[in-house]
Amino acid sequence: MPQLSSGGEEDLGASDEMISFKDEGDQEEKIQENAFTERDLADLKSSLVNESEAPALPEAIRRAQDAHRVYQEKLADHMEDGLKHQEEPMYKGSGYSSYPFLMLSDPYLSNGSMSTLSSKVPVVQPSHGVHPLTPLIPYNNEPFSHSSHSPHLPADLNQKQGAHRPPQTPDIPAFYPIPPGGVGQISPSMGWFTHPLMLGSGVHTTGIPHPAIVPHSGNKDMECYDRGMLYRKPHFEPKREKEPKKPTIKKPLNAFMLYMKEMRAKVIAECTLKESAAINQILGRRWHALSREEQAKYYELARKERQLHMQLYPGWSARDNYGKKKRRSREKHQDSGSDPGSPKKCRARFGLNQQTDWCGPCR
DNA sequence: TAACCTTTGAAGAAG
DNA sequence: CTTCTTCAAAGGTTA
Repeated sequence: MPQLSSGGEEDLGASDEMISFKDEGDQEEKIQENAFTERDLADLKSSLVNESEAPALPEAIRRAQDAHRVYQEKLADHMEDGLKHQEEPMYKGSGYSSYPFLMLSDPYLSNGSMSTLSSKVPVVQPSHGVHPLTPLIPYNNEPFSHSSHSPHLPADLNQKQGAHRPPQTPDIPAFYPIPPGGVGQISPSMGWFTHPLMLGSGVHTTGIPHPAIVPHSGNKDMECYDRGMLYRKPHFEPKREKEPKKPTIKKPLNAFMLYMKEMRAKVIAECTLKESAAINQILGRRWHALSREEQAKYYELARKERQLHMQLYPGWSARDNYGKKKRRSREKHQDSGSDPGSPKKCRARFGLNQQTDWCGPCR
């Protein structure tokens, strides 16, 4: 449970670790350097179009366009208010400064014109497949094309989610599974919801890519979804026809994960580190150094993520993904006699402070 | 090649 | 209710 609601304060403050960062501006530049250029966007769009160039636009997508337009209008209203409240420094100049997806051309609009909001939000385009909520999030990139030829629900998803879902309303059609309350309830912060172009991660039951959905892992063939951008391994398509992959609906990211997404690049740049384990340690420290207000923003984002996730996948449970990762470490711990638990717990138990060898800027 | 490492938080299971 | 476990991201490292 997010701690922000309980006025109780143990970790959130961590004021003794308060660190001021003087290079917020640099960060912006770095983000911009990594930014998604218009050319990239155009290429991306065209590639998507090409891949989905069925003679007639799939019905689901056409209907999605309409739904999306409606949603954008609602979103515009909401965002006008929302953005006014987001002038805190943290969001300024960071990837959070706005929701970059708003700047992207709407892939659902046949003319590729900017969405309704695009002119309102001066935003740096994130890199390919960036999470609009957390603009440094690279999504797994499933070409939008899949929506064209796989508009049908993955069997398991269909059964799971469709069973108890009310019939879709005409104006909110096959964009995503429609939550009982309709699209209007979905928080605008769930920007990725609006922008499959940026995601490419997974294809939702409607055939629209969704960041929370990734093809079943454990198969390197699918790595193109995960890390690569918009490419597909040559042998992938036939395999797919042969045996459709079951997409995995990922857990929504928690506050810290969202924070990591955003700050990782910054830490990497500052510390010239690449190893994620080290980066994450730094990020963990910085997380504790954040003020309550700063953390609260991430908790709020995470809460919205969970909210939307629940709306999109009502039947989904975190347990669904249990066992999909093979773990060896736990066995190691168990073998070692007494199970120390997670490293965090282990350090807590023995009063260890792992962060001892930090380079200056990385503290 | 796949798991590990490392972080925090959420959720589910177990006691 | 409390405690424990697993997964979420990421990418270099290791077995």
